Amino acid sequence: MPYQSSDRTRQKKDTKRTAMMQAAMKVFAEKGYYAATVRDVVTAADVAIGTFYFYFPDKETLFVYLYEETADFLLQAIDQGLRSRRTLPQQIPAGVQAYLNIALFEPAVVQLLLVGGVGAVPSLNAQRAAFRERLINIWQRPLDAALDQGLIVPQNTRHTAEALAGAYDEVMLNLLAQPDPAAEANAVLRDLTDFTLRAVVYTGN
Amino acid sequence: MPYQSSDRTRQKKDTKRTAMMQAAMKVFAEKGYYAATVRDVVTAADVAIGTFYFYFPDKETLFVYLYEETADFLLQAIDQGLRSRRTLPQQIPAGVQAYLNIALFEPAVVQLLLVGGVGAVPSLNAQRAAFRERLINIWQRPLDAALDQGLIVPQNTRHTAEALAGAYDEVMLNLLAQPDPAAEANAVLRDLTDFTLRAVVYTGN
Amino acid sequence: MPYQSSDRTRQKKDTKRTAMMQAAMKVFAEKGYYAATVRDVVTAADVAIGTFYFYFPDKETLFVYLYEETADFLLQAIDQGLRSRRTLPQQIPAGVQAYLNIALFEPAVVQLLLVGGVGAVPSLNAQRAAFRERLINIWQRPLDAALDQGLIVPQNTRHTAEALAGAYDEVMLNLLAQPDPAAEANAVLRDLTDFTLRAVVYTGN
Amino acid sequence: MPYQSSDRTRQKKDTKRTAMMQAAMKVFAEKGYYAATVRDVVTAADVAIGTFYFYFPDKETLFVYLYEETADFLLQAIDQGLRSRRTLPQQIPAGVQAYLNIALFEPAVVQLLLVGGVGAVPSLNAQRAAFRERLINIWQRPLDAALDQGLIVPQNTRHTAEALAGAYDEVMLNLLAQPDPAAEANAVLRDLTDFTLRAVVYTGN
DNA sequence: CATGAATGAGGGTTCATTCAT
DNA sequence: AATGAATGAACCCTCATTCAT
Repeated sequence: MPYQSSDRTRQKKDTKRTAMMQAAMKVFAEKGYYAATVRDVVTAADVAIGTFYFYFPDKETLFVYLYEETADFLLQAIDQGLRSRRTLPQQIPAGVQAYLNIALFEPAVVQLLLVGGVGAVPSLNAQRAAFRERLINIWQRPLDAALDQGLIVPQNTRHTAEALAGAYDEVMLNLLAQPDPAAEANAVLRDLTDFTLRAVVYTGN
Repeated sequence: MPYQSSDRTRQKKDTKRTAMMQAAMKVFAEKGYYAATVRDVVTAADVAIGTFYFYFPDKETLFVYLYEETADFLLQAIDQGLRSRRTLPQQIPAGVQAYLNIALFEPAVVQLLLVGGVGAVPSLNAQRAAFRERLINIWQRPLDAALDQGLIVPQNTRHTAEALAGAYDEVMLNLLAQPDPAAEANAVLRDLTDFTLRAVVYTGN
Repeated sequence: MPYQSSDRTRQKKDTKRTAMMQAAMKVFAEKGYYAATVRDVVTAADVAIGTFYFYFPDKETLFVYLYEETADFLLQAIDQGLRSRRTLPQQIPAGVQAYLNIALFEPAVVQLLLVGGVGAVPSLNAQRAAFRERLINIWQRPLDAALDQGLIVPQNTRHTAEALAGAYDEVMLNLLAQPDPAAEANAVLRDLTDFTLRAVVYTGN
Repeated sequence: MPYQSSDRTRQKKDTKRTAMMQAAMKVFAEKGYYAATVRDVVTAADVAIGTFYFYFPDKETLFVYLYEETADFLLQAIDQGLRSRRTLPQQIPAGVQAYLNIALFEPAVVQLLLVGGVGAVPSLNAQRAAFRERLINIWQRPLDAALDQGLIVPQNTRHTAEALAGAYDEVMLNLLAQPDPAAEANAVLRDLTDFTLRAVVYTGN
């Protein structure tokens, strides 16, 4: 039969595609959308420039896709953390821990989402807004639940969620700027949890 | 506008310089550093492109300078707000109000600082880091004072300040995304104040 | 289609080769040499791109070969038409009819030769010149014969042949631009024949 | 006053613009739209590549504009030739002479129109079709006039005009392919005139 | 001081061609 | 024979920057 049966070939193709996306991820996270060139990406992936265009239609599409995928990844991780617990005092640290884990082990994810793609392509701005919105909604859900049960003080949970989302992001960014982020992760986890529970005034047990 | 009120640039004869900086401010805030071209700036300022290079050495330097000045402006406004009051329950709303005023009346300032210049020029990254640091410090100072007086619960005020800085930024950005930001300013002021005071657990009077 | 009827290419097993030449014919006629890509050709022929380079050394060679073969096809058809009759008043309509038939049933042939490959590849320019020369010669031969027999007015038959060749081409192109070329074919045949016989001033019976 | 008064500057700019268009004309005529690169043009004009884009929006626009302008030039010259005389036997040589003059002294004009821009950009195809149509119409007008006066044999003047337009083009192209076109211009003029008058069968005295 | 014509490095993208499978 | 992933030269175009006027 001519050529490899599509199975192994497909697999190899996917491997390379993934490798290129990781390279692109890294480059975009480091330099941001504009400063990163396609040539940077292919150099990092150690392929020719034509290869890039064999796998992706263009720079913008790849970036948007990468951003979307990355956002999904982060959002899902946090959401799962939150959903794995039942009460706010447990949910908050679980969610923050999930966020922390990604910040520590996949810092590019956080960098890409928070600083990599700003002030850029229109199609990205929408993407970015959608990410912020989803992030806020994720943090808001447990608040609403707690509020329903009268476990936290009456408040505009939307505003609270916005504030928390911004708070966590900023702290993560500061953590990543530290020489040894991992060393301070526990302190951050504790402080953010306390901060949050105080801010919403959890009145349970 | 920040640079207008700056002594350095207010000398008459610098009309063109001022016009270009105002234009640059607007353009950079709208499009971000990369998408904004020098031609955009001079067109908006209604001068020739050569004039730009008479007043500024290059695009990057202008941006960094603009960023710095804008940061000073915002930081000083918030700082003044905070210093105009003596107790935390009064300081917080004063600081937030100052921030809010700028967000409402000079949205470009906020946009430039928070989203306009990210992801690139090395010299800017340092600038940006410095701005974040100063912002955090400004919010931290009253916290430390209150902590010293035993008016708030023991806490890592650095982390709290980071969280608050991020929280305020995010809420401001969300406010600016509203159709009529001014209409919601009061609610934001109240919610952010309450959020903050709860978060630090102010135990005074 | 020209290459189908060619002995050289009719061997069985060359199905793919034939398919690619047909596809190339169509694509080149539609888009011209430059705008047509090798990928267009292989896509139309439903083969892989590597297959193209198994059968043809490169794009240019294929085009030149196609052009040559197509030219042979058209030239031979017209020539046969002309040779099938003995007197000019019969030869002209026979030749024009042959040309017309091709224009109607294989418009790609005409398009390829007249507009498909102009303005470039050096090797093609020579090819194209050769085609024009042969076309002119074909139209000139019956004129020379008639002149020898004193059946037409004394004239520079070379110039007349050039003029006729150009005249026929232009009329064919205009015909193909019509919504229903076939409907007007008879009128064209009659008008071109009359035009020609008047132009050479046939003085026979 | 700052900078030159726009007068001389404008003039110089126009000069350069014209020089670049001539260079472009030459390059496009020689290589055709696709094979000609913007770099070819700027090299021929001895300017930097950025200069090209200072004067023209892009390659395609320049080409279309050049084609249009060139078509106008040729068409007008022929039309004026035809209109400068009253009777067909004088009009035809006048029109052909005008065409001949351009072919001899501005061969690039003829090459650009007849072979330079084929099989190309969609926007050009329309342009080209318009040119052919206008050319045919120009040749048709005197025929219609003569027909009205019964000076030529009844005929479909549209077809005749198409044929003549094609005939002249082909003869011009062949003339330009000669080593010394000017030497044969008179013969061409005479032969084309005779050819035409015979073809329409002019029956005036 | 001011102008804007001129420059050219560099970016995104295309596409003919090669070659391991 | 046949495939299609991989290559990279070359294209069009943008834009920060310079400099003669």
